[in-house]
Amino acid sequence: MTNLHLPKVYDPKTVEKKWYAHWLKRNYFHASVNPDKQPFTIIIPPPNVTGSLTIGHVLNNTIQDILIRRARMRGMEACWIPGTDHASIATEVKVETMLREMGTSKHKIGREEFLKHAWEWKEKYGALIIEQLKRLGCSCDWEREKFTMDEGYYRAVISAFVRLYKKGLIYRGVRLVNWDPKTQSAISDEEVVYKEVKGYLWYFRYPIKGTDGYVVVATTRPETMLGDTGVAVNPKDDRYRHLIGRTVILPLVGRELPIIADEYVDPEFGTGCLKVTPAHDPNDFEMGKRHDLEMVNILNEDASLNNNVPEEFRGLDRFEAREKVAQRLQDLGLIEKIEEYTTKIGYSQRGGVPIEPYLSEQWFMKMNDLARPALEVVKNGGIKFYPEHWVKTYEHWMGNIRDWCISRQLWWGHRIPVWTHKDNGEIYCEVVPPEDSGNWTQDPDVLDTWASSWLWPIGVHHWPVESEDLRYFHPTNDLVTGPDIIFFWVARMIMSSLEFMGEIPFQNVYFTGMVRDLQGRKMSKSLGNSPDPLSIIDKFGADALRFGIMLIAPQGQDILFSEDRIVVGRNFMNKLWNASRFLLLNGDTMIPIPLSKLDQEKFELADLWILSRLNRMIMQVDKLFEAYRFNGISKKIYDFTWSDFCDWYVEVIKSRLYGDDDSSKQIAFSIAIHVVRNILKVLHPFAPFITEEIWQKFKGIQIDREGETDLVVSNWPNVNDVMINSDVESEFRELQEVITGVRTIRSVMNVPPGRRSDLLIRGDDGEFVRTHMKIIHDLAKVNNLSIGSDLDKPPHAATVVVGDMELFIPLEGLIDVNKERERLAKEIEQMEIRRQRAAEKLNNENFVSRAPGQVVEKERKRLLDMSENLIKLKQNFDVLIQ
RNA sequence: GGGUUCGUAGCUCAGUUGGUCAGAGCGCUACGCUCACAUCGUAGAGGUCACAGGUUCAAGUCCUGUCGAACCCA
Repeated sequence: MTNLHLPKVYDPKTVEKKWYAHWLKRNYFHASVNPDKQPFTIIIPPPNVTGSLTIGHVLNNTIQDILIRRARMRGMEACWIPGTDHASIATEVKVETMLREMGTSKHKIGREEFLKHAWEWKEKYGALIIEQLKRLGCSCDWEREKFTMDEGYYRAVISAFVRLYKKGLIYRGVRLVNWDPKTQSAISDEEVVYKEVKGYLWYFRYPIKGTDGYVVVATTRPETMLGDTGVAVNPKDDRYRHLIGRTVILPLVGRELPIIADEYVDPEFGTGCLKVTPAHDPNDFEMGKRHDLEMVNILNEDASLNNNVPEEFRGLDRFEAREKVAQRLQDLGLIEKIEEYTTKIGYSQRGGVPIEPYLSEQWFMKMNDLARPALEVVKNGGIKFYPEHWVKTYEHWMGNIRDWCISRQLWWGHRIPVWTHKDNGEIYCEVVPPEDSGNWTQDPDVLDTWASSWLWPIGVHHWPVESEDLRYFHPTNDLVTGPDIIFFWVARMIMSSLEFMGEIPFQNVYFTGMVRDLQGRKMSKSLGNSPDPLSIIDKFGADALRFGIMLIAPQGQDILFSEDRIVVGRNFMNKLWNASRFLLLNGDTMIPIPLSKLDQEKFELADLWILSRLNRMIMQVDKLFEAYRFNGISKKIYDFTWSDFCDWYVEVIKSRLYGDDDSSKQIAFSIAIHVVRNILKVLHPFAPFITEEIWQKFKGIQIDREGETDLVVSNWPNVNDVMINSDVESEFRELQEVITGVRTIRSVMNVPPGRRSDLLIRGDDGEFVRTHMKIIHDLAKVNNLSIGSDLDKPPHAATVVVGDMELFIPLEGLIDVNKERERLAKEIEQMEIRRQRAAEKLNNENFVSRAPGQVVEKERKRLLDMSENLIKLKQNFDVLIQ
């Protein structure tokens, strides 16, 4: 039966391809409405069509796949809906760049032609990341793949707009918005990223009308002075109180500016005297409204200066204008001083240039009414966040929410469904365009990307079309995403599902950490510290990457990623592979028997122990799943497999497998297979490929009907409570300590590995030792083993104390008395400290009287054990001195 | 300025309701190709749990403050 034998080293390449194709062929990932089953749904955070797979995606999608695969194994109708996002502004920037390289531009080719290019782009790059997700092993329902500009989805977005417009929650207005001069579009507050920039604080003198005096104002942006329409001071500021109501003459422009009093002004900042530019600063805008100041817009859409400034500045870029204004004021002797100054500047997330607060007419969504229930549902636990602390961030944002600017001066996206009548200016807002479309002009703008993706949980089912799918799969169960889009996306989805469905969109939100490099820097293309997941998959395998990243991703914190750290994952896969390989080598001569059909009377301690450990592990894994502690789960599986199973159980049963007791052999082998199969099950969501491969190999030595199914659709293991046995575990622990004790002595004393040593055990529990003599003999490399309650310690022997037992290892001619003395002394010292601490506790009247009886009892037992242990150690130490 | 998170072995992190909680992996040291695995095995060294107070019979664990790091919002 050589076909059962596995190669010595696991080779992921062919295996991964094979099983993914098989799963797809069997249609395992497809879900459909099934009233007999409980649905379990996840919607993928749709990657941008501009993107390719990043480590962040690996983390995020691995977690989703883990959740969905486990749900599938637990018998739920598991549906993971994939898709991509049109990413309006990001894609438009990319396509524009492409056009520029082609020697043209979007304005040259026009809207229609531009959109053709954009769609081509989408077709080309949108498919890429989907393929990459498949390489990672994601078990999405590919039949349900969606795109945010698919016809049905587009309609959902437009329908939402129309409904909110009719409800009065969407309005048009002239406001100061964040203007991105690069893309020449408005963006939302959330799309502005603040960076610290070194600059200057300029102090300008503004002459006071009718006097020789002047006031000094400080600014970081000299060019904005051309749009000043006032000067403000704090009404409580004694230095300036007499100036309130006076007028200054704006240099270079000649405009007369009133000096106003406003609480907003911080007397401590600069001179305490503030120039007010209502059309180019949000705070000044508010102040301007309060005091009815003129709004002078000095910028064109590309942030060059417009005709509202003196001629010499017109057409200048904002930064050129800054230089020139400063220079001219310098010439006029109107600069008091210039200080170096570090300030935070808002940049456009996509355009990458400093944004301008800019007056323009845009569409806004009123957020207060939408936010209220969305805040409530998280506060009262209707939706749970993991880690929980994100609730606070969410609450803070929701509590201070401002209206959302949803219009973008872009072409790629969902065009705003509002038409204006050419003759009478009538407004028409419907999903269907007006019949006499020739008489109407449609708003040229498109919607913010997030004003489409906020509908994702219902849009994928083409809401508002009523469908069984929508009813069955919404609300979804878990959402897995990064905390960086908690406002952009998570919060808004909650609002939209509540608004349109009257339901929450998901029950649990798991926020991953951010992936960083070993120095803690963000992954970025410009830094070149962003590894390509596909090359890692090529090198180590998808399972190794998935499992490895889950292992190193701490709960609720950022992930310091490096390729080296994935090696652990690969090594683990190899370990599992080889343990399985070892068992399959024995499959030549044996057929495993299901646990229930084995004669449990004949189970040995090790058998009971590994079954106890196995069930305990599964129980803990289930518990950790409830808390979304993925690194804890992977660690549990890792430790159990490597330490308990491979290091101990497999080693222990080797002698039985090679021995002549057929019954014992059969039991050990069957249990080992049972354990591995359960490891494969709990590991499958983390490492789907290798587990399926090994599972399939075991079909050759099939033990029950369940073995006939593919692992991906097998059932998640149930915990068998009865098998969890603490007594068995502590007994086995004692055995481990005996073995480790002997090994330590041999190692410390440099006993050559080939040479067996004798072992004498003094203690009352001869039965225990005799029962496990064979194991001790094999694992501790012991030759002759003697047991007795009144054994004499041999003259040249090292000592270990385990429980009630004293172990003597005669090392005639080998023992280094000094070394052993040193070792024992240290042992004694440490034990003494611990004993001391326990004794002190128990001497404390308060401890004995106030601590729970159980705790006190436990401490007493500890003290007793340690004291006895200590006596033995000391005796042996004394003997050694002679 | 407001908020959140974090500071445990050289590195990365566990340590969930206070009571063997001082741990794991990597790295390091020594020995070893023992018939699954050198992507391995066996053993070992390493920490006043950032600092200072407090609560408690008992504190990495709870509270306060200090210092340091990161992120979010203004």
